[in-house]
Amino acid sequence: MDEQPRLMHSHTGVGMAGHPGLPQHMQEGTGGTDGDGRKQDIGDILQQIMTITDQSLDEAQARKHALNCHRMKPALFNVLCEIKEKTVLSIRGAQEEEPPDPQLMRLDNMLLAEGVSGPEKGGGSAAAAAAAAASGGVGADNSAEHSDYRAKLSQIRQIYHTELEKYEQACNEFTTHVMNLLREQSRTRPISPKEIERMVNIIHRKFSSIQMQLKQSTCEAVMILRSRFLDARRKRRNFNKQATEILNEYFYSHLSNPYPSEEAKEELAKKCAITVAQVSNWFGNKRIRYKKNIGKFQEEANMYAARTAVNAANASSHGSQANSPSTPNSLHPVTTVCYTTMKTEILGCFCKLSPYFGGV
DNA sequence: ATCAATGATTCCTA
DNA sequence: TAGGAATCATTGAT
Repeated sequence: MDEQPRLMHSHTGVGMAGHPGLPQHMQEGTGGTDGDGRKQDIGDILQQIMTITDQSLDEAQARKHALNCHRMKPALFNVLCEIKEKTVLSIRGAQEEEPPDPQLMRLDNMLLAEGVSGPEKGGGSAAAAAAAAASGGVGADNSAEHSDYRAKLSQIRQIYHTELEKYEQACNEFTTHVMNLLREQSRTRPISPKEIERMVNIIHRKFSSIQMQLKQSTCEAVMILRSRFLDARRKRRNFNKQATEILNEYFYSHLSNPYPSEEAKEELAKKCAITVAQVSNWFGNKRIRYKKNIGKFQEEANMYAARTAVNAANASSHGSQANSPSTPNSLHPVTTVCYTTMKTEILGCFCKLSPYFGGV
């Protein structure tokens, strides 16, 4: 079994200076009687090879054995390998150095980024954290979903690695099998180690496409998991009472112009422990819903106006009496509410009209 | 089970 | 690109 490679290797590196395609030892002394004898030998062998298929199975078997034992066999074998190498294989050679598949690289990168391939790092906690941040930033509320995400990702990771192991095992088994087969074949056919190596590469490429499918489906599974996790945004939580109050307070105290600036939004977001986007959503919803049904919100408006008035009164009684024209603090609370609401509305009118007055 | 409230999303416009 | 409008999807009270 291992005899053949040794036979073939025993002649590698033999000079080709004389006759292209013939190893040096077959070209030495071609002018002498010894050379003629070798030529005769080669002719005999070739003749025997050419006619081997015309013979019965037993005869052919015997002839093959005889040929294998022939003293010129290794040299002839080398020549055939070299010729084959020069013709068929050199044509294929050009196509072999393929650049790494960009699609495969993308898949690899993604699997690495999601924590599926590569070292275990808490089941892609970075991706989960990013998704959690995108889903509203209320970290504690998401911990259950977070761990669920991690558990599912770890499941995917496990399946991926199991499949990958199976794939590698199958690839190795098949490669070994083919290599053995080719080595066996190389006793009777001109198959060089280079060609075996090439065949191994072809097998690896074929298996690599299977591997790519595995990676593809793993990526899809991760994407689905991720999108489901991100869709948890839809499973909204109502803002807590305090946050709603802060937002309402701002809204009703700026009723004339309920459009917080970017800084104000950031401030509100910080106070309410929500994101700026959520603040924007809230104001968007509030404005449109208030506008659609002012009557319904009147009570709420009054309540917050009263609260603002009380706050203002408290503030002014604490030393800033000069802040005129604040709400007169001697008025009855109900009157105060009306006063504050009116003031807000009037100021709102001024704000709307301000472009016509050159800014008020 | 039903329904109003409400946060999020999508599409459109200025 | 921010905001308006319509709509979706979920929550929570009944």
